[in-house]
Amino acid sequence: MQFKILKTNSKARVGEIHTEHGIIQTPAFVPVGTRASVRGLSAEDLKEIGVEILFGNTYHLHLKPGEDIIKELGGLAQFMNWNGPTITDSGGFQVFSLGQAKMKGEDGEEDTLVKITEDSVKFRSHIDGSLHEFTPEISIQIQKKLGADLIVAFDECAPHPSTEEYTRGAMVRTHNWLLRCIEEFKNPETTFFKQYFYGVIQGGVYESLRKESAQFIAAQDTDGIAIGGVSVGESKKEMRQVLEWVHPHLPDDKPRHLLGIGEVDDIFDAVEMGMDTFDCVIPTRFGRYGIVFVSPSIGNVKNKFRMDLNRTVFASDNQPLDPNCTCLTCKNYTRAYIHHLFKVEELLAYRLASYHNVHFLVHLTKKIRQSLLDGNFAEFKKQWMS
RNA sequence: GUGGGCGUAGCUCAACGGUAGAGCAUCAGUUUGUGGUACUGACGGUUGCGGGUUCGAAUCCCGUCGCUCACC
Repeated sequence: MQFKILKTNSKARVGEIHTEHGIIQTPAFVPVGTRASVRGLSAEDLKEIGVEILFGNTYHLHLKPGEDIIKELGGLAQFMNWNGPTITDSGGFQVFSLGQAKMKGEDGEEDTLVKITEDSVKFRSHIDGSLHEFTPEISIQIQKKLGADLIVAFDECAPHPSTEEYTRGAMVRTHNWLLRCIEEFKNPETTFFKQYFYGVIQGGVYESLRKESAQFIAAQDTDGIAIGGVSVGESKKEMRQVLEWVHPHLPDDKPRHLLGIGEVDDIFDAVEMGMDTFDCVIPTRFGRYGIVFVSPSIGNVKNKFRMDLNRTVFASDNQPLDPNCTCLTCKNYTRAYIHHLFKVEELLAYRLASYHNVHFLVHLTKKIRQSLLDGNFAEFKKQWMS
C-alpha cells in the first residue's frame, strides 16, 4: 500500500493514503454509511462537504442487498455513485452488537442473536431472524466482493466490561482469525478489486493484553492496523490509556485506523496519539436526534460541543446552527426553522442536521491536519479544549 | 325553552367515598466500527366555583357558571 507520511509532530502524523479510488489526506474523519448510504446524505452531498472516504458495513450489506449484487454493479463505491475511497468493517462489531441484543428463539425462550466458537460466529439476522454464519474466510470473501479499497480483519470485540479471561479469549480468537483472514485475502481466486487489508488490535482495557495484541498484529503482513474494542462503554480515560499502551508497538509506516471514534475531544486526542483515520456514526446519529455540533465559543468542553435543537429556546432563534460554520445548512437555514422541522419530524430536519454534523467533524479534522502542517497544533487544540 | 352528558396537570384522559395517576408537552441528562431511536430523572393539579351530607368528597346531594349533544 502506498502510505506517505508528510510530516510528524511527536506522535501525530500528517499523511496520504493512496487507493484505487483516490487519495485520503490524513488525519481524516470517516463518515459511516452502514448500508451504502450515509443516512440522509447523497454522494454529491458528501463530495460537496469534502469527505474523502466512506465506511460501509459487511454485515448489513451482506444481508441487503448482498455482496454479489454490489460486485456485479462495480463494487461499493460505484454502486452508491460515490466513486471515491471506501473502507468496510468486517462484521466483527455486529457480533458484539448483536450479542447484546435478545431475540425470542423457536422455543419461545429469549436468546442472544449470536453464538461464537473458535471457528466461526453464528448469528440471526436482526431483519428476519434467519440464521447466518461468518468465518474469517467468509468475511473476507464478502468484503472482496463489496470491493472497498480498505478492508478489515474479522475480529471479536469483547463487550465492556468483560473479565480479563474472556477478553483474552476474544483476543486470541481475533489473532487466530487474522491469520486465516490474511490467507484468504491473498487468495487470488477470490480477488476482484485492488484492496488493502487492516488487522485489528483487541485486548479490552487490559494493559498486558493490549501490548500482546499490538505486538502480534504489528508482526503480521497487513497494509494497515486498526484498533478495535474501544467506544464500547469504557471511559474516555480508559480509551486514551489503550492508545498509549498500544502506540509503542505500532509500525510507523502503516496507516492506523481507530474504530468507532469520535467526539470532538476524542478526535484531538486520537490524532495526537498517532491515529490516521477514525470512523464514527455520531454526526449522522446525532443529526437524527436533533443534536448538532457547535464550535467555540458556543461549543466547549463542558457542553461537549453539542447543541440540542429540540429545545424551545431555539423556536424563534434566527441564527445559523453554528455562526462559524460555512456549510450549506448554516449558510441557508436558521435554528428556528430546523427546530421546527424536528418538532414536526420532517425528513429535512435529519438531512440538514446530518449535513452540518458531517461537515463539522470532517472540517475539524482537516483543520487539525492543517495545524499540524503549520506547526501550531498545540495552539489550535488549546483554542478548542480550554 | 325541555332533557341528557361533561368540566381533574399546558393538552388528551384515568381514578368514581379513604386526602389524585398515565401518555404527550416542558425542563435536565444519556447515546462513539448505526436495529430510523430509545431510555433515565425533574417540574407540574386548593379535581370550574359556592354550599351541603360524611370521621373522610374528584367521587354523593343542592345551587351556580361554562362547554356539548338531542328534542321542541
